[in-house]
Amino acid sequence: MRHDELGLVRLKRRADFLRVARTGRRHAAPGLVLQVADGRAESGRAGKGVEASVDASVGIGFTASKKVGNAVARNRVKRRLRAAVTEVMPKHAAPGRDYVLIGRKATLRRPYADLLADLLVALRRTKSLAPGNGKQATP
RNA sequence: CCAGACGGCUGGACGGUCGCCCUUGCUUUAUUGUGGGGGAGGAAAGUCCGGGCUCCACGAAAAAACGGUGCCGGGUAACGCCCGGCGGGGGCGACCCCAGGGAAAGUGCCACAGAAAGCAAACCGCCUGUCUUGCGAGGUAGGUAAGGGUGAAAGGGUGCGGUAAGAGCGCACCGCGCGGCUGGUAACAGUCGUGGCAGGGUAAACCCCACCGGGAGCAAAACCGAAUAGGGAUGGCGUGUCGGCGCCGGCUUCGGCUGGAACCUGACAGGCGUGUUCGCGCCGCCGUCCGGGUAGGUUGCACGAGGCGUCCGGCAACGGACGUCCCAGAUGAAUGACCGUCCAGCGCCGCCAAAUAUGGGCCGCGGCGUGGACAGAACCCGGCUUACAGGCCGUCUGGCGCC
RNA sequence: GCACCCGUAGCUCAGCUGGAUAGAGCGCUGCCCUCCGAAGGCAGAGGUCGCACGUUCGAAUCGUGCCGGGUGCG
Repeated sequence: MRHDELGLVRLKRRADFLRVARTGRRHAAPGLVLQVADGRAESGRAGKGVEASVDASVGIGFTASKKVGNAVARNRVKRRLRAAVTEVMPKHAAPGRDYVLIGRKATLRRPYADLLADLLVALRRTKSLAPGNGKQATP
């Protein structure tokens, strides 16, 4: 995976999403829904042998159901969420956890600044803000 | 200028910050770093047809069944697609629409109404003969289908002749059937003769005829291949009884008898679970190897019925020759996120000219706001269908005005 | 990627094969019954038959194309 310096790893397996949905905490913001699960998924780890950075990495998954709209709308929702994640998560997300972001209908038209704020609020409400940078919220 | 018909093209532009996928040069232990190049559509959609490709089946079959197609000719790899024509219908017109084979092979159906709904017949009628008669009419034997009425549809239509009344009974025109001739590759059209009307509609009812179709689908298919469970082979360890081979001890008439321990081998037992019974199922532990094969990965996978240009043939669809180009390859699925400026468009406000006032409006100018349709490749092509803010171009038709 | 199914009253469904009246139950409204309510009885309202085009004298029904919802297989 390319995200090594950021510590971000994409979740790609259905089992990972199900694990986060079953065991995790969730918070619904106007622009998105965040689910957090403690611990990293087995299949998402960056290789079995590598040991040091495993626990510090952050798993990220995106979901947009058919309720959001057609394929164009779903893809656009996931792209906006991905852009928001690369901006926020490396600095503010607690490491060693899996996060799943669920797109909503409002994600499509919500202003980008509000979307970033939604993500920070969701992190705080799920007690997943990184301890060091918790205070300095929006950049 | 207005209204309309048809065909085609396009479907935001530029810049900044941060990113994604593929490919390639150099570099690196390393897809680590860095530079170059490329990166959605006309419908990528719906999945309605036709192919390529792969596997399965098979006799290069054929037939049945089932499904589909259905005027003629051409195009094409093929098609249910396209082009040209024919016939029918609509429109003043440009033009548009049509599942458009067969109803004299057979079966079914045609409600209600009506006498009768398909072999023809006759309810009210009309006419003739005859009988009765109270002179109004009625009965009866026939002729008839013009008129009435019902219906979506009543066994050609209109007119004239004709007749007791009528009737293709006769004639003219129209329609229809049959036969010939002419034109056309053909569908078909025209024309001549003839028949005297026979054959109602429905095949998007069954059906008949002609033609087409083997099945599945890139999650096809090929290769590599963990972990776990299970399968096979093999080695070691392991419970009881009995038999067998060999070993040891005792006795011996040397033929045997008897006792013992471990191991090999065969058979049976046994144990556990379930069940009322019959019965059924399972049989241990460790190691090595093998095959099938899952997750996962690689290939398939992008040079193709390919794009563009010129010329030639053809009314056209399209075909041919030459030149030139390489043009997406993702897989929780890349091709973007955010911001600024502009350009169309839309809305509001303001300005403006003639001899004046009031009101309204077009073009133009200025300001502010708003603001970019439908939609995302998933093996690949050819079509069809559906969605689509707007903008542009060409050809043509009708109307108005001017020269 | 395939293979199918269903859209009819507010809800659940019949009617479609085989064409001609659009129906049933629950619900709703009014009246009766009761001191009041429930139950019961009587009466009534309520329908683009998903949409469009076509075939037919006639379409909920037949044909074609769309729209929406759902199911199964790999």
